[in-house]
Amino acid sequence: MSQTSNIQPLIEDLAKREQEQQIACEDCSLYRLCLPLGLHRDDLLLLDEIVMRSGNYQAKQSLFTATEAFSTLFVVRSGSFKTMISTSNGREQVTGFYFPGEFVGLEALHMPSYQSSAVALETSSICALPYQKVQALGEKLPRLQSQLLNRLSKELAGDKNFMLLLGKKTSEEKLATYLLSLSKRFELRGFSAKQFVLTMSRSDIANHLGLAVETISRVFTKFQDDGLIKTEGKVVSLAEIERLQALCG
Amino acid sequence: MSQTSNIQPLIEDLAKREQEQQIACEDCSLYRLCLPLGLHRDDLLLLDEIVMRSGNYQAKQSLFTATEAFSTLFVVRSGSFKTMISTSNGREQVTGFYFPGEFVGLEALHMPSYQSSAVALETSSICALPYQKVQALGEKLPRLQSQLLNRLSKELAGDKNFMLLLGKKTSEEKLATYLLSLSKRFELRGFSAKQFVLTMSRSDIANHLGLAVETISRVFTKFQDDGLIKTEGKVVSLAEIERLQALCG
DNA sequence: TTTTCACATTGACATAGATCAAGTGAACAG
DNA sequence: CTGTTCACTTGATCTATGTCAATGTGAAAA
Repeated sequence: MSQTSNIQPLIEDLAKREQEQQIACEDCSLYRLCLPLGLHRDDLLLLDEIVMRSGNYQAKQSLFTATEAFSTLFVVRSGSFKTMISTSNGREQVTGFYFPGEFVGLEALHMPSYQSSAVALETSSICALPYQKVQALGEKLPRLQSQLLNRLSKELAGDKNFMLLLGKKTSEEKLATYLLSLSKRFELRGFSAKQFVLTMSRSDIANHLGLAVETISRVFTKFQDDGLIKTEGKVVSLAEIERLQALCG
Repeated sequence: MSQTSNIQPLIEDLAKREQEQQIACEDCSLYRLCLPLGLHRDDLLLLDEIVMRSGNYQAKQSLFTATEAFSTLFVVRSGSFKTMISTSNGREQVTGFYFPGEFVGLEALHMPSYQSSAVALETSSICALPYQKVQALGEKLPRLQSQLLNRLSKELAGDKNFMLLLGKKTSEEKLATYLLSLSKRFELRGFSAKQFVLTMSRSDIANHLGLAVETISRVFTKFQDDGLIKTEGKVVSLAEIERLQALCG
């Protein structure tokens, strides 16, 4: 009896969360950032039908792995993810970080398997789009395809830019560029451009930027000593965005 | 009179070349590699109508520049191109090389301007697809859109892999990976996988792989000393593909 | 043919960033 | 509360690759 009453609020909470997850695309706060933009109301309802709003992922939980058969596109709903690929001898490269409204797994849609793996960086949730259904719907809604094309193209452009960073920038330029890129993405999502939480570890950042953890740590301290940023563990404040921009190369 | 007879064969040659350039998609030798794959015969004719088979580009001639307004997708018909992006302070990164049947400029289709620039590496020709027309046609032919999506996704996957190269591989692993990647692409085009011409300069290769020209030069000599490859200027022969593969990391 | 010029190679030396090693502090299990 | 662990920082050293300088080479120009 007392046990039942203890559990009751938890059940209600769960139901409420469940309900929140069932929110329709047209009501989703990510509307502006996610796929639907450019779709008509009727189209949206169709899209809505194929979207599976999946449960939560805990930190370090895998969304998909490199060898797994590709079937589903994912959009981050809340939280964040990282993607990685590996050499045959086990070295890994963090290929990207993904925030709410961003697609994960786009590079796989022409292949039988995801080639990279994706892992949650914190408690996160996603929308899953079975790609077969997306394709079928795409036959009816050319706008949906166009939107997908735009998404892919945008990610491609980002990656080309990232090649410039990996190939030609110094450690300081790399970190400055990275922090400002995060800043812009948070701002776009309605968060502060000046202060945010790094949900990824220093070593994830280092790996992504093609540097050693120690180097990242040193550059963080240098930036702090120079008054460019302030860090308190995972929280970063950008004190002088303009000077940071000048540092990007 | 004698002048006329001298010019006559040239005119005929030109006409013939002109005609070759007008070859329809369905008869093009790149059919298998290019966009049309998966399109029906009727669809092909529609696609054919919007394709502009453009004249030749000489080595070093620009296909588009970073600031130029985006309007057209390009497919290499013959020859080869490189694409580059630059930092504000003028450093450049070669982001890719493009061979017959490959799309150039996909990363721009969501933007007002090409963000990168493309330059011919040798005498080359292209098919130009005005993107507005592609979009319009895409409304009627969902398969066309799907094909484009596949193209983009493929390039994206390639770029993610390239991040692994830039971020985590040694100079030797980089060059070995690069040579084998070229080899596969040439083989796919019906050329020898073992012997081919490097249409790009050593310094283009170095830049692309995030290395100095001198390093590339040294690794080439090392590979040659080790009996892995033979080079004669721009011509490379891969003598021991398996050992090269083992070197890729 | 000779000249030229961009490209390529080779050697000597410099350095950004990696690696190794040690220490700190916060989170977490027992 | 205490020990263990993991993420992060800091310092000392090492090294892969960059930079600088000189020389070689082959194709186009003269």
